[in-house]
Amino acid sequence: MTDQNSPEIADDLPEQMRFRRTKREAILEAGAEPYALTYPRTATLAEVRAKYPSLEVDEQTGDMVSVTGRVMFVRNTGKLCFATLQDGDGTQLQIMLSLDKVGPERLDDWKKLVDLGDQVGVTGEVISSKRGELSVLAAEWTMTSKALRPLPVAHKPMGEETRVRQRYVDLIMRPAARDMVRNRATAVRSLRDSFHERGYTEVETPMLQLVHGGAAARPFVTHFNALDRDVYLRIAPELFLKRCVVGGIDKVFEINRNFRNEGLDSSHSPEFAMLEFYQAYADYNVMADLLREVIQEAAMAIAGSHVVTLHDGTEFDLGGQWRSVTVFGALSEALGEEVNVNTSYEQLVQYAEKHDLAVDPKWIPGKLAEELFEKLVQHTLQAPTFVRDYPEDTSPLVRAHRSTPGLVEKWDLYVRGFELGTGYSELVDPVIQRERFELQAKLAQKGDAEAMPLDEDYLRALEYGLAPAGGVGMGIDRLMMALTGLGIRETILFPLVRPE
RNA sequence: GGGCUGCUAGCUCAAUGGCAGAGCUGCGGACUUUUAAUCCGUAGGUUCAGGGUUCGAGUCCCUGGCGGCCCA
Repeated sequence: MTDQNSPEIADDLPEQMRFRRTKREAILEAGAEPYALTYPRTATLAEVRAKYPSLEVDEQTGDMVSVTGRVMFVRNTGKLCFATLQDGDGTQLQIMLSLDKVGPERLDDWKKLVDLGDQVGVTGEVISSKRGELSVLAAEWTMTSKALRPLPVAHKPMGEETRVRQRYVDLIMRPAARDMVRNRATAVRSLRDSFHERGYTEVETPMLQLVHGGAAARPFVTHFNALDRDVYLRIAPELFLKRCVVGGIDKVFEINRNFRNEGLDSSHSPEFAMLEFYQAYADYNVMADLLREVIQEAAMAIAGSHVVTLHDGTEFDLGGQWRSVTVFGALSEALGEEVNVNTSYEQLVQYAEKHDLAVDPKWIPGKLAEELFEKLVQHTLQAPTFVRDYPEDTSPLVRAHRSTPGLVEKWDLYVRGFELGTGYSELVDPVIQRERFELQAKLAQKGDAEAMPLDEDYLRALEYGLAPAGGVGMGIDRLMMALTGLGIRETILFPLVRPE
């Protein structure tokens, strides 16, 4: 601590950061390394815990191990020091450093140089303390990575914003943050396994697209220098996956990122992971069953049950068959009046006014019906529910309903009041598809920024013949919300946030 | 987009318009069985930024930045 005024140590830093830099320099001046090349670890903290589940109080094993971890708590006494190390998986284990084992110099170094948050390696005997705590009694310790910033206080919850902006700190401090990362990995792996078991092929389709399509959303635009033209970040992979089915990849899926140039807040992320899958000779009924199965398998993978425990401790049942309602059936029930796809626009406007829904004059009748549904019914759909049979004019890529004119064979899956996924019987007739695109072009001309542009190459593909097919899209982030009860920002490791 | 609201020490938070504080963290010391160790001592501030009102602003007003909640 003698070189506190060393010119290398900026004096405008907060006091605690200056001290930590000073300690780093002290380690270097002593000829040691504050950032070790490596440490010859022989066991993780979890492995030590697993191997010695129940030592007696004050027991010695005679077994030497080398462990590593981040210092989370320190309890130093005069000649015997305790610290709690934490491993990457969150497992904690106590280490002890005694004067008679490490000697006066290294014990003194420990007390002078080690801060909360530092990473260390410790070699010593596995013992239990006089209070029965499983411990490694150090014969040697090594600084493996000196932390120059202090950790937040462990006993007060971090601010939400700091957690999002500095997720690495959140991961150190909060088991739930680590659980989310691993649960998400488990769920995604489960999805891949589910599809591979069913004979599906995973593909990767373009993220940079000359024509964007497959969803109603505003795209991000970027510039491709080699072509000297703007290209789009994809809003959905749908049209490319259907090209795959044209080519004979009869069961195809993709798990990848989509980008939508919309609002930025705690419930919307401009980039989000999406699962889409398509199956030849399937319809929307088959696809609904399949989506239910793969979600239930994901729940089983992370919770060991179709009943998942949400972060607030409540249980949520994803098991069994799921309820199915129709858009207009559920809307009629909520209104107390019979409405259907033939209900006039004027009548729908009256219902909207009656229920305090502000009508955007740009809305087409089908859109108005959907908005009414979202206002009146959506929040009531807590248990998993397939909402079926949407108006044709809002669904340009979906096949007409097999029995009811004006409707299409599309469902949305609602869970806990939000939309988790959507599935269709796909529109495969290239002539009707061209008409639908032309209708979208008219909407775009009227100023609908979300209208779909006409995709000639996609139509060309359809003209070679797309087998009858069902398709499904589901947001991975939303799946994690459904499985954990957390908000979307908690499900994304590094959500985009406004610059500090 | 509209309304409400927050931003103060490393972290979590206090402070009628009148000396900017606490706990933990940090630093110095004591302690060979601690578990958020304890005990003694001590340091740490551009109160988000800029402007205004006032004898005096963390506090009141205006503009901007970054959040949160509610509404559309």
